[in-house]
Amino acid sequence: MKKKINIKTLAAELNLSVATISKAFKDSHEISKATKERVLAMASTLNYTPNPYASSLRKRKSNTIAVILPEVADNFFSLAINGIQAVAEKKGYHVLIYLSHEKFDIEKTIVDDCNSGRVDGVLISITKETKTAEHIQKLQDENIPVVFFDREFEGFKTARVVTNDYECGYLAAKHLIEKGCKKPAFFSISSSLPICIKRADGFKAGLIESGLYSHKKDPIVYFTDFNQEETFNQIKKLVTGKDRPDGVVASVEKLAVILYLVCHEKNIKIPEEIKVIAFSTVDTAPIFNPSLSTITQSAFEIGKAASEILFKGIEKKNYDITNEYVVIPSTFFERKSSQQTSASKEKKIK
Amino acid sequence: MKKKINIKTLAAELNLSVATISKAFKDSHEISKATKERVLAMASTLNYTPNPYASSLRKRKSNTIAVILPEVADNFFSLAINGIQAVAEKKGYHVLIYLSHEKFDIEKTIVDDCNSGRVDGVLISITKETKTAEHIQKLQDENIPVVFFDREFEGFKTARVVTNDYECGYLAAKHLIEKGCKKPAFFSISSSLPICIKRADGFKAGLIESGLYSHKKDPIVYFTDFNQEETFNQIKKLVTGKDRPDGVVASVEKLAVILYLVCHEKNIKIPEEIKVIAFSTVDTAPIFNPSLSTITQSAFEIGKAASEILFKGIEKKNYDITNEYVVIPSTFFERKSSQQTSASKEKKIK
DNA sequence: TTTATTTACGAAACCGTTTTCGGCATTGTT
DNA sequence: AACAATGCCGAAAACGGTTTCGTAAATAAA
Repeated sequence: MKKKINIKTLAAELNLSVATISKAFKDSHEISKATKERVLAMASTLNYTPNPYASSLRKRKSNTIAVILPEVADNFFSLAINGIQAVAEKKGYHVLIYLSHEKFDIEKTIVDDCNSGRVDGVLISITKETKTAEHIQKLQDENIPVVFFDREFEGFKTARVVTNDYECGYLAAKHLIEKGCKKPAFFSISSSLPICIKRADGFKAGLIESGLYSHKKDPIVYFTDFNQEETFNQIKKLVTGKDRPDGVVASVEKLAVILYLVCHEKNIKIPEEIKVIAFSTVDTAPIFNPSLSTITQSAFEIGKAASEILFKGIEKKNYDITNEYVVIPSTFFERKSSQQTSASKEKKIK
Repeated sequence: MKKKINIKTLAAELNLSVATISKAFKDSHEISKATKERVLAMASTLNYTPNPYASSLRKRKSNTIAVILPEVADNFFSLAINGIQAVAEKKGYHVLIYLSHEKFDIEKTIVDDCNSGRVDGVLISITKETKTAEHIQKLQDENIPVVFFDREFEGFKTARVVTNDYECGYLAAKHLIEKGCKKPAFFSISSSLPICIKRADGFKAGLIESGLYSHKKDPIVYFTDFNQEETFNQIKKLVTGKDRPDGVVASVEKLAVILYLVCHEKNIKIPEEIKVIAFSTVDTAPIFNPSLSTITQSAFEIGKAASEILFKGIEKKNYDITNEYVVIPSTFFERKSSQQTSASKEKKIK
C-alpha cells in the first residue's frame, strides 16, 4: 500500500509551500514561470491528481450536475443524456445520473440529496406521480439552478425545455383525419403529465375542429400500469372489440410497439384497418412493418439546450434562469403506417 | 441569501458538540436514544443535509462509482445503465456517467481523473481505439477496483463480465448455413475489439466446419468509419455487386438497420435473397420488416453482474476481484429475417 | 465503601485543498 | 539616496465533516 501523494508531499519534494503549488496549478500570476514548470513536471512524475473533494469543499463548488430521469429504457433519454454530456464535458463538469423509476418517493429522495452541495445544478424530467414541486422549490431556495426538460411540472417557475406537444398532437389528429380516419384514438400513459395532457389536448382539438369529437366516447385511452402483458391485453381488447378505433396516436413509443404486436398477432392490417402515428425517437421506424409514422422529438437538442441553460444559471450567479422557456419543435415523419388506403379513399369519395 | 446551515449550527442550536451530532447521525451506540431523537428532529426542522464532500474527504470514501461508456446511442448501454443503477441505488452509491465517444484520448483523460479519489470504483467498456491498458493499470495500482463489461481489454488481469461472443458467432454461422446460405458474411465494426474478434472467429469457425470458408474471400467485412451515409453506400455496393453475400451476421444493431434500409431501397428481399441475423438488444425486432432474427445480450444482467462484482471489490477491501470472470450467455431469437425460403430449399434439394 | 465498568458526551486533530494576507527581495521613480 | 511599486512566495485560517481519545457521571462489582 503505497502512500497517497497529495499537495503536501509535492510541496515537500520541491521545497515549496502548498500555497505555491496550489497557485501554480491554476496558473496564477503570482507564480513565476520557472516555478510553474517545476511544479507541473514534478506533478506528472509523481502522478499527482488533486483531490476533487477537498477542492469542492473549500471552493463550495462541485463541478458536478445531476440528471434525474424517470427511466432510461426509452431511446429519448439516451439521446438526451448524450446532449447533456456533450456540453457538460465541454465545461469540464461531471454528471451524476439518477433514476426515479417513475416513483415520486424516489424522486424526492434524490432531489433532497441534491440539496447537500453535491451538485451545482440539476436537470430533471419528473415522474408520472409527481403532483407537487415543493422538493424542487427547496433546491431553488438554496440557489441551486434547476431546469426541467421534456417532462415539466406546470405552474412552477423554473427554466424549461420542452417540445411543441400541443401542436404535434393537433397535427397528428389532422393528419389521421385527412388520411380518412373517422374514429381516431389517442393512447396516453398519464392523465396528469403535462406532456401527455398537451399532446392529448392538441389531438382533441384536431378532432373537434373536424367535427369528429364525441363526448360520449372519449378518444383518449389511458394505459397507466407498467406491465407489458397487461397493456398488450388491454390493447388487444380495444382493437378487436366493436367500435374499435381506425387510427391511433401513441403518446410514447412503447405503446405503438405493443399495438404493432397486437395487430401482427390478430392479423389486423396497418394502415388499411388502423392507422398509426407515434411520438417516438426510435431510429428503426423506417424498417418497421409497416414503416412507422413518427413525431420525433429532437432529444439530443433538448438535452443540449437544457444543460446550456443550466450552465448559464450556474456560471452567472445572479442571473435568473427561471424565466427561460425553450420550445424545440418535433418533426413529423410521414411513413406507411398512416398512409391513405384505397378502402379509406373510397369512403371519402362516396 | 440565507446562511447555509451545517453541523456546527446544528450543534449550537442543541447545545451539543459537533462530534455528538455526527455520531448521532450514524446511529452510534455512544449516543443516547433521547439525544439521537433530538438531533434528528432538529435536523429535519432546519432542513440539514450533511455535506458529502466534507464527509468524503475525511473518510476517504466517495460512495460514488464511475461508468465509462463508448456511447449511449445503442440500446445496449441504456439497459446496462439500468442494471448498474439498480444495484448502486440499493447500495446507496452515486453513479457518474462518462462518454468516451470511442476516442482513446478521452477515455484516458476520464480514467486518469477517476484516479483522484473521486470514485470508489469504475465500470468500463473500452473504445475501439484502446490498444493499451496502462491507464487502467494505474487505477488498480491505487487500489481502485475496475471491472470491464461487454467490451473488455484482453490480456489484462481484471474482473470482466461479458457474453459468449464466440459461441454466438458460431451459432449464427451454423444457423445461416442450415437455412441454405452458401456465402454468408460477417459485418464487423472493428478488427481489434475482442467482442468483434470473438464473434467473427466463432462465425469463421462455423464456416470452416461446413466447408464454406475460403481464404481468397474473407467473409469478414469491416465498417470502421462512423459516418452513417458512408456505411450506407458501402453496404449498398457490397450487396448489389457481384459475388454478394446471401446471408449476413451484423455484429451490431446499427449495421443491420442500415442493411435493411439498403435492401428496402434496392428492393432486395429479406430473407429470400439475403438472410440477416444481428447482435442486438433492440426490442422492436419482432416488428421489423421482416422481423429480425437477433442474438440478444442480457444487457441489464451484464450491467447488474458487473456492478455487483465491483461492489464486492469496494466493500471487501482485501478481496481480489481481478480473477472474476462472468459470462452471461446471449439468447437467440429466430425470426423471419433468417428463415429458410423455397428458393434456398430447392437449391438444397437439388 | 472502594474499585471497576459502562454510558454519554466533548476537545481537538485531521482529511487535502483554496485563499487571504503579509513579507522580503528586486526593480523603478524622483 | 529614499521611496514606491512590483514580483514571488509562505503562514495560517478556512471548508464541514469524522474519528480518536479523554473524562465525568452513573451504575455494577468487589
